[in-house]
Amino acid sequence: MSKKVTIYDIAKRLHVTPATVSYALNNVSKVSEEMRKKILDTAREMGYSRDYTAVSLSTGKTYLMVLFLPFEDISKAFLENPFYGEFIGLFEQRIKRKGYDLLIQPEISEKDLLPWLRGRGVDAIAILGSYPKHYRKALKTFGKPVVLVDVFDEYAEEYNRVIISDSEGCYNATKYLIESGHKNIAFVAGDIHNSIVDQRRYDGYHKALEESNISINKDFLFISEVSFDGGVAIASQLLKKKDITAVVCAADTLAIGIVNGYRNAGKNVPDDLSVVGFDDIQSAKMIFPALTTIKQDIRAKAKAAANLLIEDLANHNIGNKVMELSPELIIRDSVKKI
Amino acid sequence: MSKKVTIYDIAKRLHVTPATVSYALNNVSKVSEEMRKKILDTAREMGYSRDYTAVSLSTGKTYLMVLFLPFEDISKAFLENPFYGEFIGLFEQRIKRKGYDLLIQPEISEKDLLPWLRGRGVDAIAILGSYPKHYRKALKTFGKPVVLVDVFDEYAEEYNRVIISDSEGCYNATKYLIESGHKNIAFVAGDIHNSIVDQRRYDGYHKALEESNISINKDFLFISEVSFDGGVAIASQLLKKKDITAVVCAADTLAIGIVNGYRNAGKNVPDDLSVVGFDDIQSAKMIFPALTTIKQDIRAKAKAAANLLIEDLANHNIGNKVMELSPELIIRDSVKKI
DNA sequence: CTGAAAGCGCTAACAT
DNA sequence: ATGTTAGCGCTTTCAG
Repeated sequence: MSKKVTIYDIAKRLHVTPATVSYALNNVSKVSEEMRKKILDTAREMGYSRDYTAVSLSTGKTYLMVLFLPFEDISKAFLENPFYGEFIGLFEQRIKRKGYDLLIQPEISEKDLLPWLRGRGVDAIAILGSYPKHYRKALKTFGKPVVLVDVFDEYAEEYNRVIISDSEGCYNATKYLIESGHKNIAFVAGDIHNSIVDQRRYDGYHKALEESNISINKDFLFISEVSFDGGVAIASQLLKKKDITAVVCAADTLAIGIVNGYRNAGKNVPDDLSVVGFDDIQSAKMIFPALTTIKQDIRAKAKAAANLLIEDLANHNIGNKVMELSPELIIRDSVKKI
Repeated sequence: MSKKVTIYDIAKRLHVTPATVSYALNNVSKVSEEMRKKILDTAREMGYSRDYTAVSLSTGKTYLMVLFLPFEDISKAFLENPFYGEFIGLFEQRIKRKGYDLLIQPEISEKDLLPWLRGRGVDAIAILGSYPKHYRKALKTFGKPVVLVDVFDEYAEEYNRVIISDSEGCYNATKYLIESGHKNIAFVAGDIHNSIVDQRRYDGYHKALEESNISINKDFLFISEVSFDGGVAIASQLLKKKDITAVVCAADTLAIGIVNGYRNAGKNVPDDLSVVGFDDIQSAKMIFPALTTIKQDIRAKAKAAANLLIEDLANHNIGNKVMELSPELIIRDSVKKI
């Protein structure tokens, strides 16, 4: 590791003081254009690179942001939600433009959170998917900008949030099914009562039926573990209710499980059942029939999250704005007109 | 942000000097057990958290590792290889145990790489998937431990590597096909000539055929863009060669495309064609028929990569060990005994 | 076993 | 427009 070159080295070479070099490097309007240029040139020439660590110690800014993923085991987060990867990439890209680097963290325990935050001195915090109760206090006392993505929590309003309009998504999906001639439409989701997301999705479904004067049949609501296997289990229940012709699922994995369950039973989607999913995971277009589903605009989501943080940082402020994004219905082959 | 508590505060309270506190905190055997305990207690009590920034400036260690992903746009990396997310999670988990945090970075340009490395002062570097030519010089002069994962490059030998035995994977797949009664077995991959990975996979296929005294038919080798669409395109070529009864694919996406291509043509897997993939992506078990494929042990991969780095760090050494991991054949429903 | 003091690289008053 | 100087929080010789 060749000896590190510091602003002192540059200063000495140019017979000026380190302060002047620092000013030049930071574009502080205190140094002549001529001097600045000379400094910048020799800096490059000498292979100087600014030491973030020293800057941080001096200014308190680390140019580090952290992204907390749900689960203590991050890899589970990626398996559960294939979007996380895409989100990370897009988010990183945005903050890098402003000079920030991205730290990835799993969920941290109560006793470790604040020490970690302070120890690392991150400038801003993004939280994806779940906002553990115990984070609240630590975040509050840490006092830096926060953005919560896809979280609905009683205290979420204290910070910036970006969410998608779940109800709008399911509303559109259900509407599409109705327009395709379906009346007996089931809804399957995780836990309507404990998951606010599932609740919001259910609301959209409910609203669409109501608007079309289709009575809500409580027997058409199915609760299941949100997974492929959960979906195949639901399929067998669905098969018993002959009058159901379509189903809207709160997740693609569920929908794909149902498609497989039907096939295993010698039935078929969309002839025996029309299904629409939610998420547009990668598999959605790979299965047969390709899944009609609701797609989130991850790009917009990542952009919104990054901007909220960057804005707060610029204004030395801890904001609590909300950005609600609209999802889009992707029509493929799993719905049949009847 | 409540005032930060430093070792000075602790020292003052206990009427000792900051140095003593530092020793106690670092388990340097220079302070009495009694004193150490008292210090640790009051540290906890006062809500002290060690400032990494200051430690770094003083010691040169940042406790930061960086993981470079292929592509300038990270999100593409995740789409192309669904394993990356899992790898990141597992890798992070491992290094965290040793106190390291993980920085995620896309591919960086030549002129920015070294400055970034130096500026951030990362302690170690992991590179996933692709090792751009221009990284070599920067890494060399930066002089910290490096591990290359899944890279085959002419200079790769300079650093630690973890790779999977591609040839073994395809050898097993081909062998399995042969044991199932197939003789006319095709191979489809990206670019046999430019991608070393594809080359290695081809070698395994080749070796299995050879061992069973099945002559290699050059017409049975298909080159395609590695994607779902590439797969469906290959399907139509495959359909023209009536004698082919099975195919081994260098990637699941390719395999899944072929399955769909066959279905679109009114044909069917595995009755008209047996197929085995490579990767075991999430969709592999969701499609119909569920895909028989070769699965990499991501957990082992991440663990190996992390350990190589941690070991080097402990020994103040820049290693160049190789870890070659064996993949596993996952038998599902896309191969038929004939 | 503990204290004093220098130093890591940079910034930011304050002075000139 | 440039120089001086005092930190930022911690580690680490070197003394005692």
